[in-house]
Amino acid sequence: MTMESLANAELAVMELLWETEKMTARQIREQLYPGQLRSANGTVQRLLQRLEKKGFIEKDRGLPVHLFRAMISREAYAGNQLKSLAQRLTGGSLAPALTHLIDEKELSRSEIRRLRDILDGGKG
Amino acid sequence: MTMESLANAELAVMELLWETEKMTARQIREQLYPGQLRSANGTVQRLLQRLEKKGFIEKDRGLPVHLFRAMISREAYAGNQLKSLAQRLTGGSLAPALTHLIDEKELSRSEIRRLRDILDGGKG
DNA sequence: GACTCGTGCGACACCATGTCGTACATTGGT
DNA sequence: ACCAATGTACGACATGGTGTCGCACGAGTC
Repeated sequence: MTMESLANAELAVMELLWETEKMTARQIREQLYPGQLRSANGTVQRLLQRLEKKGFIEKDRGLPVHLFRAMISREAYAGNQLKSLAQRLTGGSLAPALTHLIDEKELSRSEIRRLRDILDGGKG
Repeated sequence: MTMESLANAELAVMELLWETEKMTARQIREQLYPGQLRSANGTVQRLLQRLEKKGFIEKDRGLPVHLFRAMISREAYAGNQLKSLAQRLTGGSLAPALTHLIDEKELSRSEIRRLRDILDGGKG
């Protein structure tokens, strides 16, 4: 039920895969560790391996050089984390936290409007 | 700007302080580790010490037996975590995650209504 | 066959966390 | 004044996640 979380370096990899759909380990390495070839190679492979074990990415082994793609969208991950947070802190509801943010004026007017539009649209 | 996070055992302590305002280390120990006296004592002191260093609680040293109280409300912490999450994952806005949750019907009708009421109220 | 590139993974250092033990201070009872 | 009990402060440790690196192996190319 509970999804794993993404560590910083892992998130960096996911960011790339959320942008590019399918990437080789090499492309990822070039983005995250430009310059270094030697060491960064193992690092990226390790990260990809852990991400696959956590279920966040999938590896296409069809070709000798593997292709990676995200198994979960950024929005789905963010939504899941949001729910986890609410679960952990405020009985499963986002209401208390949201109320606080509004009372303390920590949400911009545009953000409030945006959220309201979403809620008005979602469901009748 | 960025607030520290609460580990599990630390959160358990905060839960108590969010319920009771002022507590001694002993009261906290009795709640979290009923039975054990010996070892749990040091554990609780350590947790309290770390929470104080992180700025989550305050210690009243007026009396020989110290009194602890939360420096931040549950709602404020939850709100902060919410914002951190949005910052980290979706450019600072909660909209993408919220949209996803609604599209996937992961929010109950009552929760949606509740959130909408909050947003309609908090308005300028 | 030697070189290059990629994969797979063992190994490591680092840090947060949860736990325990203990030294020391303070208090209350007699 | 002394002792037992209680509390504080903190060193120490095991554990687990994370980020990193190196190396062995396999497949392809010249």
